[in-house]
Amino acid sequence: MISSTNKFEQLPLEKQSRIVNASISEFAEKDYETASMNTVVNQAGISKGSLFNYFKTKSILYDHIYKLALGEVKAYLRKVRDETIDLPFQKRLSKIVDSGVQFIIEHPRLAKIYFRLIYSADSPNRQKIVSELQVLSNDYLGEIIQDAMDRNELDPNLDKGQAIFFLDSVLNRFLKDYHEAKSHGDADQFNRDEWVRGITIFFSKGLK
Amino acid sequence: MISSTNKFEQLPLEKQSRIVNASISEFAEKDYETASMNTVVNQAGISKGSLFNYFKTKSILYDHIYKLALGEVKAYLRKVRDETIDLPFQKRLSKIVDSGVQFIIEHPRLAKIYFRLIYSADSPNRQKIVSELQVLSNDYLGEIIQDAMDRNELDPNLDKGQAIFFLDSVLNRFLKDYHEAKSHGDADQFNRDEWVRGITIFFSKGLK
DNA sequence: ACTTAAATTGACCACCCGGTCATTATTAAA
DNA sequence: TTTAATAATGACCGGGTGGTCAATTTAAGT
Repeated sequence: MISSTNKFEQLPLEKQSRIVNASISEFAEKDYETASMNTVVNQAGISKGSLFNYFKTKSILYDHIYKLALGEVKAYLRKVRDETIDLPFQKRLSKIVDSGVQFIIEHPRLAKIYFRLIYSADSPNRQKIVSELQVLSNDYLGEIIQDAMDRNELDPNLDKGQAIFFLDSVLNRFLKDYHEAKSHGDADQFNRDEWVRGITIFFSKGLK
Repeated sequence: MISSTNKFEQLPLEKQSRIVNASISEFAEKDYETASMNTVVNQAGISKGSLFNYFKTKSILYDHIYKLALGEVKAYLRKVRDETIDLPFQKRLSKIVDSGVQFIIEHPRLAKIYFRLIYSADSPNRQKIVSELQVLSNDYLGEIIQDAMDRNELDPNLDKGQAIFFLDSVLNRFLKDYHEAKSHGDADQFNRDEWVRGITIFFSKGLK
C-alpha cells in the first residue's frame, strides 16, 4: 500500500522542510478555508504542480500538517506526564501548565494550529478530529486524576468525567489566553507563577 | 450623522427581517471569510445591489448581525442576573447555566454566531470585539462573585480576576460543548441537572 | 397624465481559489 | 551520446468572491 505522502517523503529533506515550514506558517495564520495553496507554493519556492503532486489535495496537506502539530503536542504531554509521575497532584498540575506554556513559547505556530483545531470549527473531518482529541484528553487527564485519587489526594467519590472536563476547560483556556496575549505582545499581564499557583489552589479548594 | 444602517432601518419590517434572517443563517453556518453575500441575497430574495445599498460592505453587515446576537445574549444574562439577585451563590450559578442552556435551545443560530465570535479567530476587528467581550464578562461575573463575597459565601481573600477566569472558562466551555452536542444530535449524553450540580459543587469545594 | 426623483435590479468587473496537464528540464540507462 | 523515464513547471480551467453601476422599475408630486 502506497501512502499518499509517499512521494513527499522521498524528497530531499531540505525541500521537505521548506514545504512543511511554508504550510505550517500558512495554516497557522489562516484557517483551513482561507489558507491558500498558492501562498504555500510561493513561500516554499516550488511550483504548484509539484505541491499537488506530493499532496493530492489541500485537505491531505492539511492532514499532514495538523498531525505533525498534534504529534509535537503529544510528545510534550507524554514527557511531562512521565517526568512527574511521582509528584503530588498539585505539583504535577503546575508542571503540566508550565510545560504547556513552554510549548507555546517554543512552537508558537504549532500552538496556533492546535488551538485553531480545538476551538475553531472549519477544518475537514472536524468532527472526527475533535472526538479523537477528546479521547486523547480523556486518557491523559483521566490518568493524572486516577493517580491522584489512588493516593487519596482527591475526593474518591469524584465524578471522573466531570473532573476531567473541569481540568480540560481551565487548562486549555488558560493556555489559549496566554498564547493570544503572547502573540499580541502583552503577555506580561500574565504573572505565570501566580496563575499556576491560583489554578492548582482552585482545583484543590474551589472558590470557598 | 447618518448611520451606515440608516437605509436599512427605513425598510419595511418584513423585508428587514428577511435580510436579517438570511444573514444570521449564513453567518451561523460559515465563518466570516467563507460566508457569502450571494447566499444571503438569494435566501433573502433581494438583489445584490440592494443589499450593498443597505450595507456598504460585508463587514458592516457582519457588524450588524453580531451586535444583534450579542444584544440577545446580554438580555438573557441581565435577566437571569436580576431575577437571581437574592439567591445564594450556588443556586445563582445553576440558574445562570440553566439560562445559557435555554438560550441555546431557543436561539441556536445566534448561539453559533456567539461561540464563533468567542472561540474562532477570523472576524473583522476580532481583537476589539474580544476585548469588549472580556470587559462584559468581567463586569458580569465580577458582580456575581462580589455579591457572593459580600455575603461570605466565597473566600474573602479570593483573587477576583482569577475567580472570574475560572467561572468564565468552565461556564463557556460547558455551554459550547452542550451546544455542539445538541447540534450533532447527541445532547442526551448531557444530564443537565447532574452537570449543573457538578459544576456548582466543583466551584465550592474543588476536586478534593 | 406627465415628470421627476428614488429604489431596485442583475450583468459585469477584477481577483482569487483549488486543481489539471501538456510541455519542459533533469536524471538514469544503454 | 543517445534514449527512455522521471520530475518539475506554470499557463490554464471552471467556479466563486465582494463590490459596482448603467439601466429599469416603482413611487411621488403636480
